[in-house]
Amino acid sequence: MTNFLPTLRALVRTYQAFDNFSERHIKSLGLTTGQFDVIATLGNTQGMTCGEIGEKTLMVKGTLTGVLDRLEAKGMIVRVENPKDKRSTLIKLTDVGEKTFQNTFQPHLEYLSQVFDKLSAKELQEIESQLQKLYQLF
Amino acid sequence: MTNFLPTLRALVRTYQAFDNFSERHIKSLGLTTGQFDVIATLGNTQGMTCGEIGEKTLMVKGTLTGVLDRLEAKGMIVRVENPKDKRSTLIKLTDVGEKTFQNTFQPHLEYLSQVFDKLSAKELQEIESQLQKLYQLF
DNA sequence: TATTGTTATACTCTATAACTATA
DNA sequence: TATAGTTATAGAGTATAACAATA
Repeated sequence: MTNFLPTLRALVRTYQAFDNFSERHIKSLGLTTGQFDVIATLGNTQGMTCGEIGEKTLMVKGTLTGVLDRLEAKGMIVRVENPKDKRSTLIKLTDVGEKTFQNTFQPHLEYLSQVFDKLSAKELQEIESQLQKLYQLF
Repeated sequence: MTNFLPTLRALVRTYQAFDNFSERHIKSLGLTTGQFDVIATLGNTQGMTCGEIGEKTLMVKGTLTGVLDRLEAKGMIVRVENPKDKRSTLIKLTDVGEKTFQNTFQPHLEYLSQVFDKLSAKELQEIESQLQKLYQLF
């Protein structure tokens, strides 16, 4: 058993530092992580079914229903009947939701870029390729 | 703004893959992540105050009280008065808790090593150093 | 006055399973 | 029979603030 603990700790604490940094900003925008993920997923699309959103955001359907309820209560999404399959529902951003997307997604990327822009394209590429190597093991 | 999204996605999905893999095992051992973290933190120590545990596990004190309550209910920890400071409490593993530590910590490392052992020491070192680079930015 | 840990409150996510309405 | 989404339930972490005991 090689000593993988330092690598493991580096992964965990790097992710946590990122998550912390990212979440603080998202909350300041008035959204939870789950809500932001849904808004970001729906942005620039014509709408999606719950199943599709669940796949992208890795939320199970029970959780997603709750997140969608809260977004609907805020007037950011609507549920409309899916003409192709009456069992399913299409989720779309409302104008308010669209505005929220514009006001959060791009600013959030810019917020994150404060950090990532300290690295060169080459460095980013190296980090990515090392992470890929690790990812592929799981 | 350089395109850091691929690097970001690699970080997030690698961590999620790890977390998923790790948590599945911890749950199969009958613990939540928070409970396991506390047990792992207390293992091989003479006990710690809540404050110290909170620092190591990154839990806020309100959360920690709940986690400790559940571990106490399982008979895995005890709260004893701290002779050095009567405001604070020392948390210690009971025999049951010690046994749980033995039965989970090492096995969990071995479970994780299934994955990490596919990499050479040099590869692990490279991944770690790239993660460090990223970590330092936050 | 400041700190330690508990309590209380309210929210969100998770997991699971049962349920409905369609397919 | 199978699938899409909702509902119900129970559990756990999060954040915040108020509080008692002690420093």
